[in-house]
Amino acid sequence: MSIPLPNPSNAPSNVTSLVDRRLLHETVIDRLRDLIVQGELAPETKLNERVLAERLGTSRTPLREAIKFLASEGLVELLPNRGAVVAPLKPEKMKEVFVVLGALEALAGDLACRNATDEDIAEIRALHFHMLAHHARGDLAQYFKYNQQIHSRIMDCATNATLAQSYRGLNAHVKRARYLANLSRERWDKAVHEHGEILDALTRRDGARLQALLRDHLANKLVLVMEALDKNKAEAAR
Amino acid sequence: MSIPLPNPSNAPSNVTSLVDRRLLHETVIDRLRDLIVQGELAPETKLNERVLAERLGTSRTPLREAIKFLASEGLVELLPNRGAVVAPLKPEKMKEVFVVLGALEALAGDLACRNATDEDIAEIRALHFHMLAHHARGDLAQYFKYNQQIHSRIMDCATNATLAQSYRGLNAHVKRARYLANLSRERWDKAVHEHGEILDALTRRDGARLQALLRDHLANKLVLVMEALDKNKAEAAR
DNA sequence: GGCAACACTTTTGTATGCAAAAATAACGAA
DNA sequence: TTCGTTATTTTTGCATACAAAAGTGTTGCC
Repeated sequence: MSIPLPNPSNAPSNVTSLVDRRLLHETVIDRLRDLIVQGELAPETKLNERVLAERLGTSRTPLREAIKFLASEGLVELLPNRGAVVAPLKPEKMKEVFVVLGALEALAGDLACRNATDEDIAEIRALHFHMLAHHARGDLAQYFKYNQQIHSRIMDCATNATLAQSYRGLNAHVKRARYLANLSRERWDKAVHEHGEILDALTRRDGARLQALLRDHLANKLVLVMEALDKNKAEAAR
Repeated sequence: MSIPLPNPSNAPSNVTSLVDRRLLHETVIDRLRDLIVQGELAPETKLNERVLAERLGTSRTPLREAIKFLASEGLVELLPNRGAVVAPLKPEKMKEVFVVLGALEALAGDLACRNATDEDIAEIRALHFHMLAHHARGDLAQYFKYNQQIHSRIMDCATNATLAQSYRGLNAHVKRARYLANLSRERWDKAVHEHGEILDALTRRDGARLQALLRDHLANKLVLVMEALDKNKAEAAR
């Protein structure tokens, strides 16, 4: 079955999609968010509408809608009559985000201890071991991936979509700092050890303990990010 | 459903601005958010772009941008190819929001106990007595106003803008349910009593206690909202 | 050189136009 | 009637056009 592409004539030479059921501005939202979170659009980059629209293969209208959406998420900042920029990565802001994220993860942990099924926990344990494997191998990228998945799963086990959405929004900020964090082996080992304790607490369904662990885990991560930001700043000044 | 509007003609008749530094789509965001939070645009109302744009005295473009922004806040829902509706007030969603709000307010309370100045607390005490006055007089609207202000102030004392923003976003949902909550005198008295305890804990800077109180306070409010929603639903079914 | 005033370019903000999708109305058959 | 089918209208989604603002460069003056 062939679906007629909506862009027969005036498509600006893009390779949009084969079966495009999605709305353009929604794909633009996701694409733009990725560019920002992955760091391809660095903090404080000015978002030139004409250039970006061309790069994403659309017109300015859906792009602007996407920018407004992401502005509400806090990933971009709107400058009246001067467009928009990728939200800066200020240390002060990072601290704030981590504090809130800590409360949200702690809540998720507590809820997860009550609501998770044994199968849920088994799956998280499986992810944990995958993560250990990549840690042993020294594969940081894969480690991060499974690390994120574990935290996401705990969040899912809380079965609170509102909580999950708030978490994702704030977590997007933090993810942007990830690529510049240069994890020492020592710190890395420590983080992995903490994950072991987290898994234990979840298995025992010890909500209070899990809350405390997740908060500490995040606090340690904040330290890493702050160091990285400082180093980054120092290099920029140099 | 006709709402009085200063600009019934579609001509952009410049009543808009004395000194109009603000951007149109930003005013539209605020205006639309108000309409939704105040309940003038009821939950699940379809947002017809042409009609709404005319009503707000603009074209569809800034309106659509505003809708995207509010969609990210969760106040409107986007239906692909079918526009947008005011986010429904589902009991399930309400429960979720209250749980997250509880965690955020608890965090704010804890931080406020550490960061508030004595003057901050004195101001909150003043607001508290204003609130008592309106309670004594039975003026629900003014009571609500000061109630909100107190909670806002506590949030401000936490001095965490990220936390405050997350709070405001979720609180907007709750505010929508406010107008249908029919507070019995008994419940009302109870809420006021809780506020007294909240003020006490803050004054003593007892963070742990304040956290617990705020959580309970919200839990009680949830009960009210749920009853109101049920009653509302029952009436709708009738 | 510095720098203010002006013209010119670029970019943003908003309105409008147009095609695809959805909603609705009109019609006819079981 | 009550469906299902098809024509018509409405509405949405995207592109584009145009005006206002911001940005840039140039000139002339000190």
